[in-house]
Amino acid sequence: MKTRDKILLSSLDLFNERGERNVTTNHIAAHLAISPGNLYYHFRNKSDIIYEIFLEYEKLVDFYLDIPENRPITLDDLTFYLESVFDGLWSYRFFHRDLEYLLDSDQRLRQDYREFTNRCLAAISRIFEKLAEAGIIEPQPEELRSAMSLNVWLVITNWMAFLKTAHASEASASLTLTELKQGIYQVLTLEIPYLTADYREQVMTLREKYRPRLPDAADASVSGQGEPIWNH
Amino acid sequence: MKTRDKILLSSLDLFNERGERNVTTNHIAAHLAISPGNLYYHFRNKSDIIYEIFLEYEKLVDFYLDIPENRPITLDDLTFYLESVFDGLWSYRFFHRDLEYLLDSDQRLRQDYREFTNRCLAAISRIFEKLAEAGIIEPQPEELRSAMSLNVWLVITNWMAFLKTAHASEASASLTLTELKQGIYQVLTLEIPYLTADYREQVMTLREKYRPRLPDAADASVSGQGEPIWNH
DNA sequence: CTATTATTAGAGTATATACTCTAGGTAGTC
DNA sequence: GACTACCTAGAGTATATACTCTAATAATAG
Repeated sequence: MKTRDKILLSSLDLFNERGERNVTTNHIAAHLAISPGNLYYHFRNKSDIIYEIFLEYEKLVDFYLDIPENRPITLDDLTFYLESVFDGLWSYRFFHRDLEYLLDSDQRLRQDYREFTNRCLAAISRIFEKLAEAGIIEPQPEELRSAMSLNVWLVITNWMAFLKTAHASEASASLTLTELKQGIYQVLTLEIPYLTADYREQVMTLREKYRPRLPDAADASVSGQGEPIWNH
Repeated sequence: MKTRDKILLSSLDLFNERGERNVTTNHIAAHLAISPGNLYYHFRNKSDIIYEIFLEYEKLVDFYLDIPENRPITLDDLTFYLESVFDGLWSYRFFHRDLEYLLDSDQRLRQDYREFTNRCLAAISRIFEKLAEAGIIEPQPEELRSAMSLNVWLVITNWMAFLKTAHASEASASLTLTELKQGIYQVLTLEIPYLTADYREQVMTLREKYRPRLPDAADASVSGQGEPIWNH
């Protein structure tokens, strides 16, 4: 693999594991056993590395959220969208963690992210529209659909942060993809009241699959609070 | 005012304005025109300053979210809760921005914040319960109420971050308390489907008050995307 | 007034961080 | 073999950051 690509991969790994703030360019070089000079031959600065990683992330999510317009949407589609989005979120989880700082440090990124957000919101809104067309949820006026889409976006993009803060220890190793996907449970919670009678049972069954399990004993014992209120 | 209190106040101001990451202890001292030695006489380290600020924040929100148990809840109560919580969020807005890093740097804070979150979630859930008792929303099973409360929490605590990322420039001055309170619109959106016929109109009117205004021209023109999708 | 305690200034330090610079190697091409 | 474009090492640097240390000054108590 090209050095340049190795830098991007290692950076992503380190950022995800330790947080962008705790990973320096020297760390990245050391981790790859290359010299700092080498790293800076391939990237002008740290921001450039982050920006390129964002472009990958953006590409991935745009790919996932490409809504087929030639056929009705199905529940399987919905499951796929949710699973995929959370997969993406997991793979690039460092990004939302330090988002504000990153956007403040790079105007390109701010601009691109803003447009990215708008595309995602449009996609979510379109999914709601097609779910209504398919008779899975009741149709809603444009205004409500927009506000709902925004709430879905807020829940999705911040579920990870919530999980991390709800954990008793900082060990990010303790956070799993499975836990992350409990966010799907939360998203489907938003849709419950709008489900049609025809599909209510099916969606509720789907949702049940992502229901949070009780935390393991180690976690609960550290907290001193017993099981967390939300995990019920 | 005591130097110690001045340090806490200035720190909060600077953190809110520039982000904790961009504010050093030397900055704080310089801003107060005191020596670094003086600052470190009053606080062992930066974490201690942040921790004390958190305790204030916690106290404020706990005060706001004290649910009176001797009388039914009213729509005015709900308005007060929402307004207050967003006021608190505004006054300590630096906190949620760098939350993950802060919790990783201070175990006390992690533990306290975890318990704080659980108290807030319990309060939100209790508010839902009392809203149902008062006939404002339909009663919901415990399980759904928990999941809804968590969604409300996610929307509330991350509305600010969303606004900041949705803005075209990093100037935090451009973010106002009024905009922040559009978060109330989003929270009320979550409750719409559960409103009783008796109160639906009233709550919808309340919600309308917080509806986002169109962004000013300067903002829209920078984006190059026209008005944002969510702002409709 | 004196002794003690609380507060402050300000110079200083160890460490980290993002990034640079020079010199040298390597791979492909004619 | 020589030219060229690409790649790499590694020492080095300017700046920042959290924090320390000493000595001096104010406040307070007896």
